[in-house]
Amino acid sequence: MTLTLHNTMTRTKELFVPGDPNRVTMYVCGPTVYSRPHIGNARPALVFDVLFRLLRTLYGEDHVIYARNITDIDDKINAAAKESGRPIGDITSEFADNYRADLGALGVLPPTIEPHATAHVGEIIAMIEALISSGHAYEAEGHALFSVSAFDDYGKFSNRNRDDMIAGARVDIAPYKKDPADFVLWKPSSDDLPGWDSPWGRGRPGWHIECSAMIEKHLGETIDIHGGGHDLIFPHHENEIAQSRCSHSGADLARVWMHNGFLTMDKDKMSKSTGNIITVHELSQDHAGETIRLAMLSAHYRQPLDWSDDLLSQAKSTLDRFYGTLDNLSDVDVPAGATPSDTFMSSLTNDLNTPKALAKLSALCKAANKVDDNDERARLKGELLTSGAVLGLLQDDPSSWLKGGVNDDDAEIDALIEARTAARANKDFAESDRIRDELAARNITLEDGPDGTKWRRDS
RNA sequence: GGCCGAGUGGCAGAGUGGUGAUGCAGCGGACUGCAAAUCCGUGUACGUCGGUUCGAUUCCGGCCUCGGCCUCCA
Repeated sequence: MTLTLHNTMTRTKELFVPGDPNRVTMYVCGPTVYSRPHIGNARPALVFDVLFRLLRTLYGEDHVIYARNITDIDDKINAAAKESGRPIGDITSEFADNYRADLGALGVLPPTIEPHATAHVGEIIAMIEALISSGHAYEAEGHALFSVSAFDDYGKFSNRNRDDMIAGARVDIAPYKKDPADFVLWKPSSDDLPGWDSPWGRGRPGWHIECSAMIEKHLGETIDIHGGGHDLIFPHHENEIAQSRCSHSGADLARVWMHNGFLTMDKDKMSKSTGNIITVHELSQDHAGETIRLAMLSAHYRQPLDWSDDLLSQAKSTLDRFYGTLDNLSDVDVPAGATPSDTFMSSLTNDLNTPKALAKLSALCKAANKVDDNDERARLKGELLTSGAVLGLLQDDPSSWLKGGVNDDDAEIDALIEARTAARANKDFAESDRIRDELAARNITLEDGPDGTKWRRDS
């Protein structure tokens, strides 16, 4: 099956052809670790987790290398350390741990490698030195700066020209820059800030160079897929391309560039400065990780998505339906060698069309609910579970999902249902309905079927 | 001002030059002691004004509205 991906470089969907199908490489810009990730931060992690799972399905689990970095050098981290009086390393390790835990709760697989900027300062310095000696960068007042005029294609990726950039500049232009568009590779650190010795004095890397250096070290000169949020196209990825191509005789940095769209919160911009955010951790208190995950995948990754309580409750009822079907299939076993359905895969391999793929899961459920033949039911169960796995969904125990996990009152609920069953057997419907109302008041919904009464917990 | 993206039925959200995805909600029916779940049926949707076309929601152009980016900020 072929995979088609939208490439930001060409602004079109293209057939994906990796450089080496035995070593498919993907790099995604990860977090700067100074605060808990909010739900907007989770979108790229989730989107590229689905792509990671899809690539592993298509090329084999051992043939995909996915790197997602941790940025642990940054002025916001420095500011957070200063404000709290805590050592920088404490802060970065705490929030890196939070990031892994919060996203792990959403079913995000750990990447193959998770390079840290502070562990690659040597490689960063070496890359800057190479850029200076080849004439693509220069030193000025303790800084090392990339010279955009030395790279003809600068601006091509984000489709902007020099004049526009200068006209729109929101920031004062530093006097030591030869060209206003030049950007920092290395900057000096005062004594109270983290710093490393370098040919240009004690300092720290600029923002963009770490990705270029870590990609080169772990994945190579030209990687298959580079991803991140839409806001990173300029300047971050434009600058990464400039640094990397000038270090590698013009070789492309990535074959495919992918960018996810942004989230809004109840129709307003999601922004830390206005406080209009919600963290993954907060959401996880009230919603299952899988509900949050499905909510995120209910829109195509390049489209804007409005995050709301309504979106979450829709995701919850969709999952209840899926798990309800699986629960009804509990009497049949998944056949050996089960694979995702073709129509599901053709949706997902079409530039990660998760909404369409989810519609295919609905179709599988409908088919499974209708059919009587057990071989066919088993086959559909296999397709449903293996398809769900590519999205990172439906791997929970259906009964456990519907009952909201294991709770203290489970035995009591079972006892009440038993009493109701006895009442029904005696045609004492007043009593049986009383018990059902009592349970309903506790958000327990009953379903009487030929094999007895099932129950589920609605939130 | 420049660049990019978006406007689809009550809601969410795909897609397509010509038989109105999918889910939720609603309505009718089957099933049920009654429900629930499930199944069946049910909707004159594509911002606006023009153009191309036998035919446009889909292509082209203008306009309106909204969002993002425009260098050390992630």
